[in-house]
Amino acid sequence: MQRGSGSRAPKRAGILRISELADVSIGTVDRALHGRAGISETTRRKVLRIAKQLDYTPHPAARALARRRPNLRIGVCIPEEIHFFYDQMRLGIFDEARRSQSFGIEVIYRPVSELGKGEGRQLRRLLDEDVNALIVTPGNPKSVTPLIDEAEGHNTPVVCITTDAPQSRRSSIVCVDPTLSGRMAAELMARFVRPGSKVAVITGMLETEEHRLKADGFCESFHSNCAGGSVAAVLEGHESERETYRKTLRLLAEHPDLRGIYVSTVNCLPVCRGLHRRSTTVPIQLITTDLFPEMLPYFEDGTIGASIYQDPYLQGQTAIRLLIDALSNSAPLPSAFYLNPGIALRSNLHLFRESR
Amino acid sequence: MQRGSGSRAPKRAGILRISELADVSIGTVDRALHGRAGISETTRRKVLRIAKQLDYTPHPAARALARRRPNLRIGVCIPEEIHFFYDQMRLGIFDEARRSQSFGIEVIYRPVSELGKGEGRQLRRLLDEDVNALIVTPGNPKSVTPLIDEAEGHNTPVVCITTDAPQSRRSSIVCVDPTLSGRMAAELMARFVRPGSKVAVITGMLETEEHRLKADGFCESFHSNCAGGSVAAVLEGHESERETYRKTLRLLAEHPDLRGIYVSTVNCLPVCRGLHRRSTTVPIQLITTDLFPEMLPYFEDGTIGASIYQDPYLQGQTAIRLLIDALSNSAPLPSAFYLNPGIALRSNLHLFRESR
DNA sequence: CTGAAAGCGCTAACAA
DNA sequence: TTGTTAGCGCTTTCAG
Repeated sequence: MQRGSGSRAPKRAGILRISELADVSIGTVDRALHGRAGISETTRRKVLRIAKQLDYTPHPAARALARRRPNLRIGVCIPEEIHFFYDQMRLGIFDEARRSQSFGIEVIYRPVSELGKGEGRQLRRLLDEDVNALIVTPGNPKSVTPLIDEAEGHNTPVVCITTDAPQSRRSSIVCVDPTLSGRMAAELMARFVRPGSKVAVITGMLETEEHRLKADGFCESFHSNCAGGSVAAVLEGHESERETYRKTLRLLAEHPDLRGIYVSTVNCLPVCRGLHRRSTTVPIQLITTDLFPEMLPYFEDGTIGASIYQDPYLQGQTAIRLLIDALSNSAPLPSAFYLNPGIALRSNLHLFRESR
Repeated sequence: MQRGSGSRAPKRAGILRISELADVSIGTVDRALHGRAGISETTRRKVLRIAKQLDYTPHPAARALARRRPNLRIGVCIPEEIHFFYDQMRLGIFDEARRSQSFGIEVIYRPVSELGKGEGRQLRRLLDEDVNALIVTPGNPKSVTPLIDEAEGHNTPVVCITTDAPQSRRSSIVCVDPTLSGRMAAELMARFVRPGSKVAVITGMLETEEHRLKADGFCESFHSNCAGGSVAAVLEGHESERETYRKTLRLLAEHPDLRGIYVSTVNCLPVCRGLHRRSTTVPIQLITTDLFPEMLPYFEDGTIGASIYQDPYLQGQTAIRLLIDALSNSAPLPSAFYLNPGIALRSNLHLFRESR
């Protein structure tokens, strides 16, 4: 690939070369290389040994051309709701897969309507359709764990995306570390408010591990970053707009000296509305999570100071890339890939996919 | 690629199909498709018309297999210094090229030792080596413009990376918008300091367009984001550590009420040292640019609050991807690709490549 | 100016 | 258990 001053790329050995050295036919080499039936253990071992000596790598273009069916079938099971998030993830997956289409990458898309809803059935279908790899957003980790383990048992790597099934044998996870999201929000918040400030967290439900980790990360980091600062409350909005709105108003009433709010879920609109109702005195710094079109006006008017962006597009793209690199270039699958979350501000808003 | 419930991908037309419909041989189709010599204008037009009707796309895997020489030779001319920045860029370029190696992508690397130094000679060599595309970091836009134009004249797309040659006919530019960098720094700064605060900018030389744009973006945005705020000074450090250190000390002495500094170049270490010498009273918020290992301790101790990260790795990766998509998938080359800069904070530092 | 044919490295069907 | 062979879609030579 790289060429210094006129040097040629070293020609790689192919199956022909192997067959010559092993003194067998290319058909036999193929059988050995792919663990197909109809070959003696002795010759198989000989062939594999020689292939290793030659550091043989199959030529993907040739494979793609010779095979009729796709080289690699990647099953994808992700939710459709919440649209603004999973639409981007799907796009990232499909965009990246399309680039490799001619190399025989196929994605089989079996979504669930929302997180965890009927994922068992969809995963079952994917397994029965004999995919070579799986990308999945576990909703109910306990119930999908056996399916994931079954796949891994058949040597079908599973990469979890955004959410995890930590008890399972999944090969990899692509996500934003929730604790980190919380910490980043806290670090920014600590710079946004004065020392000794009182702030609050609004989350979904602390029962959900992700939500708990974000809140914990925030609290711990806020205390150590903001001298004399305190977290006055950690409220659960249960993803309900009404409940969140009501609780926001109560929070503001009970803590007139509140200086900042971190919303760790996607449910920030009721909080924005609550803040607007307030007759302005000292500004309250608001840090949110993710990005969707309805948030834009609140960036424009300064209500939202920053948002921790989990980049679903990049998550999808990354998951596919890891799998392709692993399965066709035999790179190792990292057991976890933690993305660096983006920070959306008013000034860079226009560069996020969501605002186009 | 996507497969709904069992539907098959529609088999694309190949040159054989075209040759049948045009009633010529596949050799002739090939000549027409690639503008090769030895074909009458009449048949060429006929073939092209049919190819268009069939919405013909060449099969990249087949091309890669049939051609002996690489499908695509991408010439790369970027600096070696500043290492921490351009090493990452080179890595991004080579990593991405390696993934596409089997597509027949080859990169020919002809670096310059530092920005602008001997780039004319290196570009000349690349052009003479008959590359199909060029990635270049112009140092002296005026002097490279004729070379870029020459390349574009031969239908060899040129993508500028990080720096631009705006007067040239280059097809595309991949960079971080300098004005945006300045604005983001200003927006953060305005949240970090209190209303009415006095801040300063330390840059390289305002003669350089990039530096001027960053400073302008910062000043304009700071004024509109920080009520009553003012930019007390815009200092030129001329990339000299000593000069910058000296000027920092003077700045601090002359403006005891200074509350923030934005360093818009890579030369932040002398500023950090200057801040350290100061007997601490009110903290000064420091926002820097880019990231390299020597900065890490200053993040740890809170001297640097945030850094606007231009992601050289991603820039390199993006440039290669754009070219591959354009030349082998015949996607359009965007005339500009503005990356969203990252924001490095203490909490997310460990996720940047530079700190590994 | 055009057609025929030999590969590129690999898979898969068929023969032995 | 193994070898042989016909492609995959395209490029490239060599004859006409």
